[in-house]
Formats: sequence, C-alpha cells, structure tokens
Amino acid sequence: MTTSTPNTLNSANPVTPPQKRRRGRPAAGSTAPAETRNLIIQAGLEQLTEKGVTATGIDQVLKQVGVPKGSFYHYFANKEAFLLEVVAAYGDYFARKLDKHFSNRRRKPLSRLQAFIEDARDGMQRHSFQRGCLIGNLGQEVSVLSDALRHKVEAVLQDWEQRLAECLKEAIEAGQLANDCDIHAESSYFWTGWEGAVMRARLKQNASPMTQFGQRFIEQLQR
Amino acid sequence: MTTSTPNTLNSANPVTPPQKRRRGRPAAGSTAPAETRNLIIQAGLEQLTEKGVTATGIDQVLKQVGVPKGSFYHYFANKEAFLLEVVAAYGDYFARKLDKHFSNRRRKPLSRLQAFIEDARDGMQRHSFQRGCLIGNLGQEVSVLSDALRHKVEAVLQDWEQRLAECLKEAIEAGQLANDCDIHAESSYFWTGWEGAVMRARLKQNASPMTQFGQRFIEQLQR
DNA sequence: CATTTAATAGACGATCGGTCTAATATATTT
DNA sequence: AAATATATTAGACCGATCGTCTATTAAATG
Repeated sequence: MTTSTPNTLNSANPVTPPQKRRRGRPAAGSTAPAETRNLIIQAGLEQLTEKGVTATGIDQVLKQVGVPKGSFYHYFANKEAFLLEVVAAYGDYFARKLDKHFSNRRRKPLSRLQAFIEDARDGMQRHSFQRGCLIGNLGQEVSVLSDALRHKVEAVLQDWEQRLAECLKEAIEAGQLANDCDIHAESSYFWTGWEGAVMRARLKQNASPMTQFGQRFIEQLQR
Repeated sequence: MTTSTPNTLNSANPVTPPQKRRRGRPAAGSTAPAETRNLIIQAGLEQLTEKGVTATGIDQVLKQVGVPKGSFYHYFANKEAFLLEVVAAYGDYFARKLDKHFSNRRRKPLSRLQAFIEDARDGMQRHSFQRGCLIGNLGQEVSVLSDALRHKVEAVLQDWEQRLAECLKEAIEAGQLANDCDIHAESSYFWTGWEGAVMRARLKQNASPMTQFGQRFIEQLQR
C-alpha cells in the first residue's frame, strides 16, 4: 500500500477535515500538504463513484473536506488533471482489491473470483447501492470526456482484464479450466457483463444482478 | 406506430426547425403545436442518449430545434416531467424495434435475436459510437434521479425483459431451446450484459463487445 | 368586444468551473 | 537576523449556463 493513493473508499464514515488548516508554508516535518491533496482525491473518488463526472462539482468536493478553492488549483492544474488522478487512484485501489483476492493461495483460482464477487456485492450493499463503479460511470459519460480521460478509463479496464486473465490461467494450471479456454476473451467478457450488472444492481437497489451474472459466468467457464 | 411519439431517433440528419414560429394562439387547423412538442422530445432523446441527464441542458435541447425556453415550460411542467416523457418515448421506440425483430416469422426465434443485435450494432456504428442506450445512461446516473424516474427506467427494462422472454419461449416451441430453459432468468441476464456491452463499445469506439456478448449468449443458450 | 386560452419571448437568480490577487507562514539565502 | 523565495490557504470575480418564472402576443370563445 502506497501513501500517495487513498485506500478508504469503502470506509464507513465520510471523509472529514481531520485538523484545522493553517495558511502559509507548512513546517518541514509536517504531513499536512500531501494529506490535503489526498483528502481532495478521496472525496472526489466518493462523489464520482456516486454521481459521475458531470454531476460532480469541484466546489462540492472541496466542501466535503473543508478545503478552499485556492488549494485545489494549487494542487491540480484544472478539473481534467484532477479527474485523471482520481481515475488513477481508483485504478490502484481496485487493482489492490483484485490482487488481494486473485493471489489468495488459500483458495483455488475460480474460488478467488467468487470471493471478489462477494466482496464487491458486500461493498454495494454497504453503501446502499448509492455508489457504483467509477469506471462504469465514466464509461457511460464517454461523449463528454476528453480523449485522454477516455483512454485512461479504457486502460484501467484492460488492466483489470489482464489481472483476471492471469487468475484464469492459474485456473487452467490447477485443472479447473480446459486447456483451450481463451482466457483473454473470457476475461473481457466478464468485465463487460460485470459493469452491466453493477449498473442494474444500482437501478434495482438489489445485488441479485451481480451475483447472478457472477454465478453464471463461473459455471459456464467450467463446461 | 403512434403519432405522439417520435420515430426518428436514428435519422441521419439532425432535427431542424421546419418553419418559423409565431407568437400567440395558433389557428385552429394548425399542426404546429404538437409538432413543436415532438421536436423537443426528439431533440431531448438524441442528446440524452449521447450525454445523459446531467450533461443535457434544456437550453441546448431547445437551441437544436430553435424553440424558445418559454415554449418548453408551456409543454412540460419541469425538467423531471420532460425526462419522464423522453424515457417513455424511448421505451416506445425501442419496443417497436424489438417487436419488428422478435415477431419476424421469416426467421427462427434465436435468429431474430441475432438480427436485433446486428441492427443495434449498425445503429451504434452509424452514430460513430457517440450515442448509447438512454436506459443505460440513466441507470448509471441513478443516484441523481428521482424515484419516479428510476422506477420508470426499471420498468422499461422489465418490459424489454418480457419481450425477449416471449421470443425465447417461441424458441423453445420451435425446438431451438431446451424445455427447462428459464426464459425469464435468461432474458434478465441478457439485458444486464447487453447494457455493459453497449457501454464498453462506446468506450472502445468499436462494436466488438456487443457482437461478442451477443454471440456468446446465443451459443450458451443452446447447450 | 371582452375574456380566456395557447403559444412565444426573454428576464432572472443561482451555480459552476476556472482564474486571479492577496494573505500568511515557513524555508532559504546572504 | 533581515531579506527573499516558496508553499499553502483565502476568497472575490467573471463569463457561461442552469432551471424557473413573468410578460407579451395572437387566436378562440361567447
């Protein structure tokens, strides 16, 4: 876990300003500045997973963490640069989550995928289906995104695809999957359907689309 | 086809104001008023399938069809009421499209689903992946939607589910599908994955997620 | 002809993203 | 230690745009 990326997306409590901020250059040993920057990213992460890019205003993000606008434009060149960082932070956060499950040697590979699905389901329920997937949200807003942002979102999805493909490769090695299974095609198919399932679960306020898609995907893999 | 719902979502040309509008109550035989109302809905349909609710402004919609703002609030109580009508119009438009394919007796039932998928793929390509699915767009924005709108979106999806289930039922009767096939579960699964595939296709600017998901769905049905 | 109804016209206040200047406190230089 | 440079916060300001509302115009109604 790095210190530059927040790791509390699923925290039960909303982010609150931990200390009063002072003007002026911070003392040498102070951790406040990097902290402030991360707080802004963290709040952006929460609001963007909930509302998407267009509905999320800089002012609202800053209000949540009690940071004035001047600080925002000190840390970020503009909204676009900020969004790119938030997407990167989400990509990191999610990659760690995938790693945690996919490299769990106490389970067989396909059971690791099952564990991820249950984890994601629990996360959705914990937030009462108010938060979705940042990548899915931005994907739907693709026509109002810059090319750079669109490519970043697609790159994150391809990273997830690669991670799942490796897990499927281990499933082949463990004898859970047939040798001729096209792991990249299967992985791509999974994430496509998964994003649809997350959306539908939010709409229904019910996790069944996620568990049903996951269950069916795993079952059909094994034929 | 009714006259109250526009049917030109896929028209090649953007909607343009067909005649100059005059102030005051229109003459008895005039068709202008209903025309204006449909023009607004049609333009809303186009912009909402492209950008979603939050990024679509009333002003921009009206600008496209050359209608002043005063007219909008003459025809619609507020943005919410307008959105409900647009979703209804999209539901009708899409239901007609599904009917066209699913009740095509010149093809076997599963081939009709295939035809729908190809039709949708062509539509996405025709608009250079700028437009997506209105229902998918709104689904992703669920946390900024009213309960009424959320329920309407969900109802449209359930209508599609019912229509596909009936097509699958005919597939069973035609011997294309096993008797014990759970047509409602299959249909629900299809639309979940389909929305994900449409999103991913827009992100990649490439229809392959749609065709691959469709192909795999149909193949796996037949096992 | 007076009143009502249907439609257009555009003003209005609120908010947003982004920029800018100022204020403040520490670090660095000399 | 005084002067300067750097890092951070404070918030006013501007142009654009949002959704709502009031006024105006013209035909229908009686």
